[in-house]
Amino acid sequence: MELIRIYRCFCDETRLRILNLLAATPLCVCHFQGVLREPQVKISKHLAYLKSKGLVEARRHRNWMIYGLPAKRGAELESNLKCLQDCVQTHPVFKRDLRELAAMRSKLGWLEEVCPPRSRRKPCRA
Amino acid sequence: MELIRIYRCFCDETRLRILNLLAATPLCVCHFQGVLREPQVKISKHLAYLKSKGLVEARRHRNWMIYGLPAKRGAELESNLKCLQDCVQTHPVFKRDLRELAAMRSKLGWLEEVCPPRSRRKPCRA
DNA sequence: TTTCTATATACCTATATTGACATATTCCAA
DNA sequence: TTGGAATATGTCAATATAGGTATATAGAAA
Repeated sequence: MELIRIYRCFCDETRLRILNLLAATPLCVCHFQGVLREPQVKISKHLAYLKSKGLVEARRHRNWMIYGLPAKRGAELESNLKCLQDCVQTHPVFKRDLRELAAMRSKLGWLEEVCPPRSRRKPCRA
Repeated sequence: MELIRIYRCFCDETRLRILNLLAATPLCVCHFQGVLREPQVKISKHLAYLKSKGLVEARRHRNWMIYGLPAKRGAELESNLKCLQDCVQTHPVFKRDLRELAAMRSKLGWLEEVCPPRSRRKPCRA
């Protein structure tokens, strides 16, 4: 059942933090590392989990893997993402993550090219 | 984190079916057995799990344990229960459960006394 | 008391999840 | 073609989950 798959994805804090960030914009793994301050392998595995369950999509851009919420989402995923957004508004952790993300965005100044070419920036992980 | 506890409770089909029924009315274990057609031990364990996570409350009425959603629920639980309700509207399983419940209610004719005294009825499980 | 009904718990097994460490892969640049 | 950067995967250990069988408990009835 689709719902169960969604809730299984939702029942880990790292994954919730990832989804919270992805609700704002697609991101590459190094961004998650910077914002969440968790080891690369942990983030990578949770992303793989989310992808295997259809909660995120990934595309490669040069060296980077860009993860994002699926372009077309079922009604159930949509509702639950919205609900998650509501619930998360007041949580310090999630708010901090979004602030960190905003800071990193303005520092690196990227737009739809989530990870700009290496020649124009420091590595994401700083 | 409260949210995680909620989603862990939500990521099992039997528990979702239980919560769906409880959104309609408090119930005793034998009702779940009748509606869900799952073995008593399975239901009892899932109820114990839900109770340990604060998603349901229980009180004893004579021989029966009456389970219900908590009287006062946090905003997160409230939102997610509502979201669950929305998502579940269209699922055959959940709809069937509610129909079965309605049938059982009219057959047994109980009101706030979820399980009426034995002298006035057949056992819940039939 | 003894018995019955409703429910809970112990114990076991199988499987899933999570995190850590080490290693592999992919792409790019020199 | 070699090296480095970004990301993924394999293996392992610890823990959690889920279902089954058998048994225990609590309350009501006989």
